[in-house]
Amino acid sequence: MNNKKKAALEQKGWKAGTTAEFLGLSDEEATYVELKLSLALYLQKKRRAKHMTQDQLARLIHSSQSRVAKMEKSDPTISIDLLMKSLLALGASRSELARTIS
Amino acid sequence: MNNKKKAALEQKGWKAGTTAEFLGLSDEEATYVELKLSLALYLQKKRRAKHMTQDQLARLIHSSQSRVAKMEKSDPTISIDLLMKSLLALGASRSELARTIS
DNA sequence: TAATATTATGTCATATTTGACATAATGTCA
DNA sequence: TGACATTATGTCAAATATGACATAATATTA
Repeated sequence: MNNKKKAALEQKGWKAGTTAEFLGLSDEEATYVELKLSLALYLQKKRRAKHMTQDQLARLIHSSQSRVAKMEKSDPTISIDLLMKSLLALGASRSELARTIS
Repeated sequence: MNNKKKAALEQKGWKAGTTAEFLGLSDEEATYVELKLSLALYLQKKRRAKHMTQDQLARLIHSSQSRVAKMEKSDPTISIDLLMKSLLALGASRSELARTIS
């Protein structure tokens, strides 16, 4: 958000800020959440690039469609481990994971 | 392992190969294990660079010395999530994590 | 060497993550 | 529009990860 818009919102009584501020997250916590989100979005991108449904991916990784949906939504009950294992199952390389994280 | 040494071992009845072959891991599983190990080693490196004991790091991340030891040994009961959260607590950036993974 | 500090390993109760299921919501296409 | 495919959300029992503790092993230093 640019400063102009921020100032405008604050004029109206809103306290504009980052998502981290809003949720009361520390810097590390925010980084962790953002990092997980990047992996989640990349998983979806990679799945779609392969023209697979969530159900197909689920079978590939011996999981379920609902869990794949939660992965792509970066649900709090999803671990980075599961995201990475899923990406590896889709053929992602270490450098690919590294790029996604950076 | 080079081919010469491999041949020499096989001559003696050993079946030489990669760690993955030895443990019967698939490529993805092997990549996952190696990736985790990289994070584990980097955690130790970063802790030592800060002249901290495992106990001190444990307090920083609200864990225990034994768990830190297991992290650095890449124990199977350790998640990538815990390793990453710990590295972030030590001040690692996203690009630092990316470098470690690649 | 002995005393002390640090790290490693095994175990436990508790907390979190898991796959699975039901079903709601949304998208697609005739 | 309606039928069908796909994705989203809530919940559960089972599996796995967690911090904590005891204590063994190893390193460091007097």
